[in-house]
Amino acid sequence: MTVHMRSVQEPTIRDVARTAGVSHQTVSRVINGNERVAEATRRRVQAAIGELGYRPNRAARELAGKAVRSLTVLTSDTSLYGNAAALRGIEEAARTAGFAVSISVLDRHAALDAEELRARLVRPGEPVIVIAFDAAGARALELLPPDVPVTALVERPPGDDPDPRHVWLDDRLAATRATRHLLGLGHPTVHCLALPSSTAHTAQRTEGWLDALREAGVDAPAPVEGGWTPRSGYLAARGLLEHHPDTTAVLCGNDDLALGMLRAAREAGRRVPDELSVVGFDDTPASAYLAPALTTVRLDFEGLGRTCFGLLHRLLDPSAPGQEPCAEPELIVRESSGPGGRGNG
Amino acid sequence: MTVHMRSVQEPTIRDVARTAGVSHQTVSRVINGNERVAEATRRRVQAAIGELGYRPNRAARELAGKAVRSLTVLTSDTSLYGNAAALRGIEEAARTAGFAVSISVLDRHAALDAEELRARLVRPGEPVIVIAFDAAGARALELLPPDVPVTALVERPPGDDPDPRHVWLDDRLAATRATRHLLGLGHPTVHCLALPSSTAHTAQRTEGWLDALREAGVDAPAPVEGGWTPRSGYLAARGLLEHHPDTTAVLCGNDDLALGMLRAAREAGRRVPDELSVVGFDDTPASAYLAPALTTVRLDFEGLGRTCFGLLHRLLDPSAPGQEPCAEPELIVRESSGPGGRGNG
DNA sequence: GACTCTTGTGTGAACGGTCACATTCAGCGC
DNA sequence: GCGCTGAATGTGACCGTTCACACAAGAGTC
Repeated sequence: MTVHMRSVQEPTIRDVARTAGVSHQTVSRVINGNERVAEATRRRVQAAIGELGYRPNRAARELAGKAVRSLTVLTSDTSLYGNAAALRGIEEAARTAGFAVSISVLDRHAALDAEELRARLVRPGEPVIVIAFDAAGARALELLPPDVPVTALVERPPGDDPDPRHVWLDDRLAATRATRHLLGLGHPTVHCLALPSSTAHTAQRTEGWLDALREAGVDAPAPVEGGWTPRSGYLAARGLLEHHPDTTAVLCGNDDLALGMLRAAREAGRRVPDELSVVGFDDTPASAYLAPALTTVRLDFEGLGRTCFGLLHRLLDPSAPGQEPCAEPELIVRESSGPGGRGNG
Repeated sequence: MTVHMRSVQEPTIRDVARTAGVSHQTVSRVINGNERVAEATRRRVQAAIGELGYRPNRAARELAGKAVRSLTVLTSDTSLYGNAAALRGIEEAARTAGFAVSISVLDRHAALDAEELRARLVRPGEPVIVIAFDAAGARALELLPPDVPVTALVERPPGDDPDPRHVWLDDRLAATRATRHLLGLGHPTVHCLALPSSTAHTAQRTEGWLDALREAGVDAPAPVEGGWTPRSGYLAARGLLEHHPDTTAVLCGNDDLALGMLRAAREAGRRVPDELSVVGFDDTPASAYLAPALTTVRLDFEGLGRTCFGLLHRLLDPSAPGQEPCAEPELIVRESSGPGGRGNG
């Protein structure tokens, strides 16, 4: 019975070279793809690599100055659907391209400063993807030193001077469509249970809602601000129903807020969709099974994550392949929205 | 001709040494803590570090053989609540201890082989934490070479020969308690909508359910196997209700399955909890807001993640501090469970 | 045949830390 | 004075890779 002593000592490039009867540099050339190496030599080297089970040492490679294939994802809470789905998309695309993915979670409640970001969250020289759907992510993006290669998933496109390193979904248009859907069902107006904005500006989904109301010539009620969780949606929704008992339709910033809204409606004795229509955002895997099943906007977070990785990849290496575009937002009409308004009063 | 310019040339240990007027080795001693360095020297060095903004180079440190503070988490889908919460716990504890966290996502559908694991998912020498609640994780754990430092969050404790590198929540007891709760409400028996097991054995939650039925002297109906998502729960639940129209109580493997169960019940015209009691597992943030609010078992995945990191930390460095234990599973009774059984017929 | 050019391959010096060991210097007993 | 001790610091090799460059052999040109 032979024991694998190699577990202690991984084979090095020189071990491979010795086995193949070439110099270490020739092995390096084979590993790093197609420099000018004779076909026969290449095959011999590859055989030696296979035989020894050689894997290049990351640290040595990095130290020697080779652009190293790794990246760090900065995100707040990974248990939020959008963040988790985007992370999945990034991870998948990155691993396919041979990148290792590190993750640093931003505390949504603690104030982040540049020192902490530099010292603890981002490694020297490491490229970064920021999931900046919320304020914590947007702030991290702001604080990142200009020399760090970074791309980001953002909530809103920067207005006048679009940053080519940012990607986003057309939340605004999606919200407009969802609002039009509700207005089209006959609701005199649509209320809004909004996500916190990632910036000082109004959230994109809220903007899109306003667009639709303006377009229809309807006065916009004040949006009610929620958080990110069902709980925050529930609390905000109670306030909304109390102060505006005449509400017949609500556009919610995400499906979790919508869930809280549904519960608040039930407790207030408002039947959905007969007396109150509720529309969410994201199309989480749960949405179709809620009571009632949620009308919502399906967003391709996973595709956005892939796209964002592709952008970073091309930033680091302009010859990297392009990315397929991600899917358009799509309104999924289910049970939680229905006819309303004057005819129903 | 082209000059390879580092975007920003980071200061090295020798730059610091020059600034402080000492040797590079003395700087190294200061960085690595408690060797014998004169107080005055130490202060001078630290001032130089601060002044230059020096950060040790990870790659160089690793290459030189220093145990490096990083780990890789292997997990399947991060958008599942348990996985995401555990990941959060691991990340938090790890970052507090100065570890960088990488993540590799296992494809639940593709068969994993040892070669892929070695080549693409785990870096040489890198310690690993496996979130092995499902079969993909359990398989990865099995395939990991014995020399890799690894700890794991597992679904079931290994029976006779407990592996000290594994941590788990007492799912079995939790399931027993949840089942007792239902039996105590007067249900003649309790059905089970089970998660897929992570191993060839029966899932722990299913075992715990069986324990309670056995203890009560009740015949156990065949458990119905679901997947992990609301959709799979819904499909399985339809089958269950069709074949066992007399069902009055169902213990579901997680809250997402329970959500699917609730919908299937509604579609079948079975009122919850009046005609059918449903209990879930996990206490996701959504559970309290479902219609009806879900009776479920709260599990401390985040704490388990922290504990598991602590275990790995002590595996690498026996002097690392111990970890606080994680919270006990706790039954949260809400609206989806209620009196049932003979009296209700 | 001496000269380029091209192609394939080898050589040795980085990279930025840590390690093992060498050195210096003060305090001590005799 | 002498050696001995131990604390504080310095010296140089080494980790595994890539890079820049040198070199060897064959092909094409004059």
